[in-house]
Amino acid sequence: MSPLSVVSWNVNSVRVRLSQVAAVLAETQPDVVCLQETRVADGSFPAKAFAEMGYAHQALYGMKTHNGVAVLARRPFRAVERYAWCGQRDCRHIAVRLAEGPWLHNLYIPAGGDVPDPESNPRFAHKLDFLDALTAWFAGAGTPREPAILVGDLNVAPLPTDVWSHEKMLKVVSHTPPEVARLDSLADAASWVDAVRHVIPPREHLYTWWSYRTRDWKAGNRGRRLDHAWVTPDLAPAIRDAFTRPETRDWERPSDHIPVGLSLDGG
DNA sequence: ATGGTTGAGGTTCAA
Repeated sequence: MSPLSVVSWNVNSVRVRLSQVAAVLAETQPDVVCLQETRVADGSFPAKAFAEMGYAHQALYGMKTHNGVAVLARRPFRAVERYAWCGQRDCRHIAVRLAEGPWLHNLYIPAGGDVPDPESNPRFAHKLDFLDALTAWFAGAGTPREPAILVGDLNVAPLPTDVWSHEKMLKVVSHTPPEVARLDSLADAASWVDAVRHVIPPREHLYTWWSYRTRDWKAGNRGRRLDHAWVTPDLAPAIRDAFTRPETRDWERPSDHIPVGLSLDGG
């Protein structure tokens, strides 16, 4: 496999954030970029702008208004697959197989609404169902597809150091025990390795999202690590670097998420 | 204390 670098970012509208994505790509120069919450139908995706930045190979799975994922690459794909879990074509999961490279899954897991109760909140129920469906697939048909990378906005902060206060967040959607248990099961289903925590030790607090509903996001630093980059065990020895780009949260009209990057050695 | 902000699209909803 040749060396590979990936940047993943929930941009919360690719059209609003286009110049910011361009700036991140110019700085980080990844081979592949995975976007979530593009919020645009494929016909309106700014394909030409990304092609001019060097990302001529594009796998889109978008819809009007909500959700939407995209994979943009400097080199061709051998295969592209779009998934519709829980019977919904809601544009949350696309996978590509890179030429001379691994499978790459780009995911936008449902946020789950505000109330962490599947009985009263259908959005939370859907989030749990989505995680269960994905886990079942990776435990079955998905397993032999190694090597593989999984990135995206998983909307779960699994570790105590992935949130600003473990105690205060236990009843807040994104850090509740049933969600964390399901994310752990998803990871176990293909023995996924948390590549970011492989590089940045779990004892260190690390966040990739800060709410818009705070005047000064840095003042309280009430962040959560919702965005992830995982690899199958065969790729773990190749992990060279993982990083985030918190400075983007300070830009004018920012996304509420920041980019997550991963680079792998060739071998 | 049940607020607060953002984006898309349409006069509200999801995040």
